[in-house]
Amino acid sequence: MTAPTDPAPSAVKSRLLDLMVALGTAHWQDYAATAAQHGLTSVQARLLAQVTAPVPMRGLAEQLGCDASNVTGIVDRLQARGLVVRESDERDRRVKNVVATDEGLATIQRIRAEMQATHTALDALTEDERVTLYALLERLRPGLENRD
Amino acid sequence: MTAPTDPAPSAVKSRLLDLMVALGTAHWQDYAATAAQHGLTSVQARLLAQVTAPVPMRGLAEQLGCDASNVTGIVDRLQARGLVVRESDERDRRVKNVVATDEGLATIQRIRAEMQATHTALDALTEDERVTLYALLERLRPGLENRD
DNA sequence: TATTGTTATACTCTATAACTATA
DNA sequence: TATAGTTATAGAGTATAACAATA
Repeated sequence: MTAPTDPAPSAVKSRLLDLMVALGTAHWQDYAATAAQHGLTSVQARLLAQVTAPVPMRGLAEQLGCDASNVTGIVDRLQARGLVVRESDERDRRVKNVVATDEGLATIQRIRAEMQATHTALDALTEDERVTLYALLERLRPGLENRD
Repeated sequence: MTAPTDPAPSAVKSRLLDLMVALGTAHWQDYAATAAQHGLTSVQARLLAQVTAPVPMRGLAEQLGCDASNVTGIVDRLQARGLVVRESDERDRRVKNVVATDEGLATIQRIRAEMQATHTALDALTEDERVTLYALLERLRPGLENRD
């Protein structure tokens, strides 16, 4: 679509793929380690980051890419620690909306600020380079996020 | 270090961080989903990708960033499926080296080739853009991979 | 009937601690 | 004594299947 079909796949593309896997793993470990400093698993942190506004359990399952039955336990544990609350939906009484408490919101922000490895990595670039990187990554987004 | 300390953190850096979290998650899900098509968990796939040459159990634990006791089970399951084998080290009989079988090697290559979302995303860039992206990501690597 | 959330079950990953066999 | 690998254990994430309440 973007170029005449290449019989031999681009060497750059191949190496870029490896680099993305490596950096993706490192970045993910930074995320998990930072969340762990707050006693959270990476999935708990991800869910918490998605409930700055109320979200139904079902919606959380989609956003997390897991089965709805798992969300029950994850929310249970976050709720037991006072980081989120369940609210019954008034228009559809089957639905329960999850929303972060003030402490939950504060925790999300701290985790974001304390991802040391990621911050250090980004500090290695100039502001202009960050702008360039941002633009390139934004172009990757549609292909990467369209999941079946 | 790279610039006079910024009292207000760069807005670009902040948005870049969010974008990296989003893309990192999407990319990771692509990896996990592709591995799942071969009946492997993401950790099993990662381990498999690291044993193209023999690696001691202990070394695998470090590379995976988990406790050594976990590696036993992961290798057990891969070995039961004929994807890796354990080899006793001749110089130090305490050590067991893990190495992929031919089927294991083929599986790694297939997973790499079948990461559809990632390939689609990279196809959205021109070759020149890929070169630029590669150079920028390579600069992120040192900060991101230096973990304590 | 279909959907939302939950429960029950089984498997995998995870860390901690204790064990064995080597060094 | 120190190290490599294993085992035992407990907690968490995961999918599947079945269920109650509601639409």
